[in-house]
Amino acid sequence: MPEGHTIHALAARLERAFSGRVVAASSPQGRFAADAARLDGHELHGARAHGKHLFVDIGPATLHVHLGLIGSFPVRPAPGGVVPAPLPTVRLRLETDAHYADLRGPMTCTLVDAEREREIVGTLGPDPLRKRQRPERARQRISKSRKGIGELLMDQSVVAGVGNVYRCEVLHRQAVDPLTAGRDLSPDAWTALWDDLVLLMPLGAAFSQILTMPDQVEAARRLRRSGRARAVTESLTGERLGDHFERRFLVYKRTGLACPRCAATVQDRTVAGRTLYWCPACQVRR
DNA sequence: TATATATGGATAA
DNA sequence: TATCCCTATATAA
Repeated sequence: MPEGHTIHALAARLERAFSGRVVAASSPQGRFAADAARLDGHELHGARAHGKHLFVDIGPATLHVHLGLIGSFPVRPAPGGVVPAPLPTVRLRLETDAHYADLRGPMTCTLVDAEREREIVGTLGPDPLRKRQRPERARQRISKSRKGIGELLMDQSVVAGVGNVYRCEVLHRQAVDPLTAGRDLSPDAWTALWDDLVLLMPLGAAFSQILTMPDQVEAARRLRRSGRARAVTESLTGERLGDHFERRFLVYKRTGLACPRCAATVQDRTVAGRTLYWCPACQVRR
């Protein structure tokens, strides 16, 4: 389930559970055993996300994780130090007497130095979930491209952290035709897309759920502003606690159903190797 | 039991 | 564009 919001929420959860603490590290699955041994028994200093990349400082090393399409890294409480035996697929388990976190199915899990981290971050476009970003840099890239905006939004060197759901949904929210060539997209349309991502993605991180339906976005914003939002956490068994919303989208996975704005039929088509969903009637060149 | 699919991305061709 | 990697889950057979 990982788009950028998932990774930013994960970094925050890792910090809350482990920052300033000595962690035990192991690799039940075995493929990360030698590196896990280097982390084992060291203090975790911090964690940060850049787009879909996660970096965790443990002792003298930095752990670099990319969850890919199917990875997960749940952080759970371990009251009294009681933790379940890891599934055999767990690449890396981090553990204290209060929490444990199991990394499964990552696309990338390696130790990196500061130089390599800078290299990786250097390949990424602006990230709507980070402060002091320069969306203008993305607009420059987009304005020179003949590729469609639906394809460009999936390019992490253009914008970092957007995945297939946010791409489909933000294009629908801003009524932009995904097939519009980057060079034909107006600066105003790009600004609207960026600003919407800056609104939506932090809500996704806060509620551990992609929220794009206008009523849900409004409700989530009110909850946050009121300060009464209950953070989403997982129990020992993985049960989801805290505020969450019914799973609903504007166009994502809604092929053949009515567009919620104009009632035309939602279409799909493969763009950038993934299934793009959009309304061919009300999403237009802007 | 087998197959398809998934909120990703690298690499081969 | 096709293939591969990584894992879990839903659906088909």
